[in-house]
Amino acid sequence: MNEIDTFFKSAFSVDNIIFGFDEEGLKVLLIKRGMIPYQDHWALPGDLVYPNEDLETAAGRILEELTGLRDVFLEQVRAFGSVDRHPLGRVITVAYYSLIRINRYRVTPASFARKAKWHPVEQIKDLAFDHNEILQTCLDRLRQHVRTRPIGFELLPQKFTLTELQHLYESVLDVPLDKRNFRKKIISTELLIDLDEYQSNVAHRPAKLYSFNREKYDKLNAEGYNFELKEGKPRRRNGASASPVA
Amino acid sequence: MNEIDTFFKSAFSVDNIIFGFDEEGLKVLLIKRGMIPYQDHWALPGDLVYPNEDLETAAGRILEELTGLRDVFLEQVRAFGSVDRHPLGRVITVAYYSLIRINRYRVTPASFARKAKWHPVEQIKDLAFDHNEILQTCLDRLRQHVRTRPIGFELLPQKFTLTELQHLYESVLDVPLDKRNFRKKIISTELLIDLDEYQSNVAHRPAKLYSFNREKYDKLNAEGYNFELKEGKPRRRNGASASPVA
DNA sequence: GAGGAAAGTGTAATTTAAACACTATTTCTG
DNA sequence: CAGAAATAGTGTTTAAATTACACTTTCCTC
Repeated sequence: MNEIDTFFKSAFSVDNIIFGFDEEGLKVLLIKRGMIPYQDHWALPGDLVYPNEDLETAAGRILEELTGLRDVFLEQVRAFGSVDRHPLGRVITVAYYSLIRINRYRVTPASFARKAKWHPVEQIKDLAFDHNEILQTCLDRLRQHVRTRPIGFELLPQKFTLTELQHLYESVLDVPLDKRNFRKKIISTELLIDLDEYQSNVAHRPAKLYSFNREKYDKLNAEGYNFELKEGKPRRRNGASASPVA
Repeated sequence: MNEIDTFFKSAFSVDNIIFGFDEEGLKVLLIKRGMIPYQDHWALPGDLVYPNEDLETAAGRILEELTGLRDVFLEQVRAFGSVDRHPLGRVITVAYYSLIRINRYRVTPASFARKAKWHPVEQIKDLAFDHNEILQTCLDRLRQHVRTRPIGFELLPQKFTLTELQHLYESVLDVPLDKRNFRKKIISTELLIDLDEYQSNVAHRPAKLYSFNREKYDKLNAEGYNFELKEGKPRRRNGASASPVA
């Protein structure tokens, strides 16, 4: 019998912060808990990690159980392990965030959830456990990532307009961006493919459609590339706190 | 009996990547393992987390056991939890990195280590477990942090010269920096206190000594401040891999 | 007092970011 | 079918930040 067998009982879980984006802005998929503790509270989808399951596999499983989606952007943020974070025992949880195209989402609430629903990020409060803290940490991380890597595309349909892309950045970063400067900057990365297609059935001049050039990005990336969006000073509003250091 | 009690046996540990810096460059404190598995291999200092211990507390404990130091810069990087990362059972480990002033280090190897020794970062290989991967991840994180927050000071003595500071950045980031531009940039942050003291007993013109103005930084930080070092393109050398996206 | 060693200092050229307003194209309505 | 409504799309000027670059100063040693 080794030191680990004899140590103590504990468990680990993963929680998955699933981000989506639509006309209304940035959203997070939450579940209404069907069991104690925190029955009937909104919570981040999560589960205990199976004995033979890697952490990332567990996070992917939760995502798939809930949305039916696979092969989605998924990244670890960090572990949360306060002694008293779970009322029933010592549970360390590892937080992941994922980015999905909200229109691909199918409602298939897993057994552990009574109900799953998209919530606008700025309206979320009073989550179960320490999930408010976890969400805030993941949101900060998403903001950091979105400025330094071209991951915003993960939240948009394959074909999108520059205005949609701009709204995405404005919504995630919570900053206003200048249309002309934004376009200049994005176009200058040469990471967009101009599809030479246009919107149809819109009551205004139709916008051009673009898609993200992943092959080119991967190539640049391998050579050591730095995608960065600089513009955007924090919006100063009510009591909303921005992350102190970018 | 609840779901956690009945789930399965597992354990969690923390590993602490302790960075130090001296004239020779960036170093990491490693221990020579005194027990199986990986007996006699160099490893990151770490330990199982006690039942009533927060993760960060555990990381601080390991640091103190090994160095005698408290109140040190310590930050979580992420969890590593591959199913087979530990040959004796399922152990998830949470990696922390800390920054210490190497000259404050006292050799007080904890019971779990036969021997502790500083290793220059670029010479480290063949560590126990998945510690090479953990180290690489933490090093990438340190490089990212050091560009965007004034944490470099944690590795230097209270009083330091601008040249020492420049060498620190060059060593951590593995880039050459221009002396005049570096000084301009650092001075322009107004985060250094000019002590109006000089080196003595050096065989050349003595350099001015500075210290870091933490009060001022904390104040700026509270207002939403962004410390950033831009200069420095990756050095292209042998096979050294830089993190692909900054 | 000459040589060695690192400290310290400024400017010009280039690049990047920021501010800013009008025209074009489509649908809808009357 | 003409005009209004709605959003797309487009360039220039100014300011700020970054880069490249070389010589003089000061202290110690021999």
